[in-house]
Amino acid sequence: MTEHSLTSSAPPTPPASRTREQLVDAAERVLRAKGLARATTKEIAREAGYAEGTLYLHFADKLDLVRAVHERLLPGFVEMVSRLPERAGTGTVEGNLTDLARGALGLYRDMLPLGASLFADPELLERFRVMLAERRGGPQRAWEPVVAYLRAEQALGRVDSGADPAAAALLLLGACQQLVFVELMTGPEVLPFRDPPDPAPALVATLLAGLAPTQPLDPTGTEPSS
Amino acid sequence: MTEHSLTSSAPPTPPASRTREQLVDAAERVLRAKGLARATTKEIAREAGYAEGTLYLHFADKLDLVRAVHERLLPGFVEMVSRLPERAGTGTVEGNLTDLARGALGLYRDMLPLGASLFADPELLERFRVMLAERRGGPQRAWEPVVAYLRAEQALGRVDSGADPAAAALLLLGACQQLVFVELMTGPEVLPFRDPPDPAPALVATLLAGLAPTQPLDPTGTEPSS
Amino acid sequence: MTEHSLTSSAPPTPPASRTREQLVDAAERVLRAKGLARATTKEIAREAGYAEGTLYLHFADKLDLVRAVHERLLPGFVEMVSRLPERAGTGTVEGNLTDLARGALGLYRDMLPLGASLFADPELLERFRVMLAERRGGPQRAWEPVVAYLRAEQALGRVDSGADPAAAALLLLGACQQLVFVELMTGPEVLPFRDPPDPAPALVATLLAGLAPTQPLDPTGTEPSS
Amino acid sequence: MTEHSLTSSAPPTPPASRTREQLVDAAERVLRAKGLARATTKEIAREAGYAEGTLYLHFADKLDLVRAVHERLLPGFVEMVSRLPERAGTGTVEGNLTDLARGALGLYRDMLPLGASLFADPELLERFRVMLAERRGGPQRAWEPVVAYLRAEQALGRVDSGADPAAAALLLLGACQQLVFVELMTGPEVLPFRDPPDPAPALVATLLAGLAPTQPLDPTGTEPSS
DNA sequence: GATGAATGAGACTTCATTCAT
DNA sequence: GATGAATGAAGTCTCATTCAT
Repeated sequence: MTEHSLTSSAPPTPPASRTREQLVDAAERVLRAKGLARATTKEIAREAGYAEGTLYLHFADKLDLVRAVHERLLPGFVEMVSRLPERAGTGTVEGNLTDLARGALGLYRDMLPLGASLFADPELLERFRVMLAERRGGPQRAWEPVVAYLRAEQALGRVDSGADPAAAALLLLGACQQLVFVELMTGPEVLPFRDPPDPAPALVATLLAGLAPTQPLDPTGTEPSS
Repeated sequence: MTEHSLTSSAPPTPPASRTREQLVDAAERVLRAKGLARATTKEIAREAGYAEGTLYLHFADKLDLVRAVHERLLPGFVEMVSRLPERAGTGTVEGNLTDLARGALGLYRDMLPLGASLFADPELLERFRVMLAERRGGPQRAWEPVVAYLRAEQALGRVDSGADPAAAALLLLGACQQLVFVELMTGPEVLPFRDPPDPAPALVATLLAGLAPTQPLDPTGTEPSS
Repeated sequence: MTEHSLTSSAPPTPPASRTREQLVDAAERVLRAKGLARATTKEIAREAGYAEGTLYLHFADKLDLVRAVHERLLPGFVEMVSRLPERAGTGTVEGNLTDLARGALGLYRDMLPLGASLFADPELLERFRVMLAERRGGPQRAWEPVVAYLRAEQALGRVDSGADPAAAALLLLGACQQLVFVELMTGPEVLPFRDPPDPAPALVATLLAGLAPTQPLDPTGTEPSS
Repeated sequence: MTEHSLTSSAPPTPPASRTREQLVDAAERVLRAKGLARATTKEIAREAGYAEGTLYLHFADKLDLVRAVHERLLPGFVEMVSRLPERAGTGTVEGNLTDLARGALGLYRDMLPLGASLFADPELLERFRVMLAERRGGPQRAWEPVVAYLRAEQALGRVDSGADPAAAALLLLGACQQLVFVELMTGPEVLPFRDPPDPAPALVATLLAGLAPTQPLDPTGTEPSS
């Protein structure tokens, strides 16, 4: 009973202790700074202010610690978009989605390096998958508030009732993720989407308007339906 | 006559030898199988059928070999979409973009694990960046043929002249990449977009129609559902 | 009481631990037995009774360990001659210098193989130089007690007041070092100075008498032969 | 008959070829530049302008090549002092010995790094010894001309007839060698004997005059002979 | 719980040497 | 004689993990 619960919702599996949290904190800092391949237990322990052996009192092994870092990242990831549905009917759809896109860009810039690192180690990725399955978490949860928001706007008539909210969410968040992915790979100076420096409005405008011509000027090569 | 030409297009920087190619082949296989973190020079050399030391006759170090693997991936990556522009005016826009999306999904399934691994090692990522800068390559090149295609369709009137081709390319390819990213992270059984199992049509339809209510016409060569 | 003091004089720079000392001991043994070129970290660790990795807890790298071996040699080197000055005025000058020469011969036989090895690796030699500069040590320190002794004898009138003590020290110690150098290179059986087997008296006698003809007196505390 | 003989006296054992000489040249350059520990066959071959394999057509192994370098050094080493005896009776003894000392200093500066390196590898040293035994060469040969010179001067009455020429030679050459040894180890800036920058005159003067007092002013502790 | 010295397997890398051309 | 790609043993060094204190 000494280590009761630091947060309102007690995490079920690992007995969250102060030391444990400090180690996860330190691990996250080192992972961000050095990358998965160059993060050593020695440096993580030093960064946390503990001896190397202490790490193994709280985690089964290094991968368990790395997994814990990613586990802790999940809530923050989803939370960012979780307040979106309640904005349905307020402001403009375009404004709300632009805010979403901007938030997503920031989120991906922050998380993608850590998340992508998982692919370097299949065993780590597998452990991560197991954890996701148990937690019913995972990056796909970020789509859900967006879908909910779009459904609400459809009910309000501000989004076309024939639109596919899931596809739309994937288009918008996917664009943000890819932009960050490429930006991180090449450096921002190589990218298009630099004037304007904020790509969010163009993405949202394009998603809202669609590509289909609004003027039936030249429907060549296509057969009119009726 | 002695130094005629082993391949049609002379490889620019490294004097591509048979051994070198075999080592890169082997490295790619091992990287796919074991992941960057668990791929060892010993196993790569064995997989290639050479002694470990041979590896260092052809590559400065392990990272140089890994970089060479990624270098060789780039052309295939861009080539996939490079024949898209010439399809402008043929078939339907929807069909062409759906083919693109399907191809992109396959491509990302194939490349994302390798590409994402780069984030595990900042030094490797930096070397990769340098190589991209020299080659003027990089994943952003995949957007270009899509943009070119959309511009051509705009000229033909099959895509709205007010649309932003760059944003559209990013939305569609980004959606494909994110879908694969999540799929690889969580396993396909957790995903939405499983019925229908092919997410491409929904993405394309949504991109074409847009989210804004009351679309005036549908000149995209598709039949309105109602 | 825990950290009392393992030795009378606290070692300055590295926190001399028991393990560290054992490793330096073992390294010195292996260096003497195998030579710098054939001394491996594996064998040194085994000789010390530790795992190979342990070596790197105490030394930055192999050269650092080798440097530590040489560092530890320095005090013994200088100490040998350091008690010479207090013998000024006692015994005979010739006897004192002969004792010095005999001691130097033994010292060089012991140290020259290790010391000369430094020249095989410029990087090691450079590190050794840095250490010498910090310690204000080095082989030239061996001259100082000899010079001090000769000065004292000059003051006592037992050595010519016009003589150059520094030159004399260099002549005598240099002769001893070169004799050992050649002896180690060729094996003792090739050398002159084998009858008598002790070269010290001849060197000292020659140094005292000088080469110039018609020595006026012989106040060296030795009895003229005739 | 093509490769007749580049020097008047054909070296008996190894069939001196142009390539062989070039390899030995290159090896010497690399040994001087990198040291024994860091001289590789690859670099030596490249320096000589040959392929690595060529080296093994001319030498049994790397040590054989290194030994050949040292073998070729020997004549030059002895030659330096070999013309000394014929100077007996010319100039002054002091001048002749000063010239000798200056020459020896230069010689040791040039050769000591290479010669001392031999101690790093006992096997190499042993091969060198075998070679010396066959050639009746070795550094001790440098004493011989000096001894011969001093004997000649003794006959001429310019050197005391009671002096020991062998001891004198060792004193003078040993001083020069040790000075260089220390200079190379510590860097010249740490040394005494820097003003005057030429230590030869002081060494020679001291050797000629001896340390024994010429004025029987204060023969304390010594018994006057007569 | 915390420590940190010790471990030892195994990683990357070097390099003297060989041999088919 | 010359080549240089290939070898593979051996080297140095790293680092996740353990355990006696």
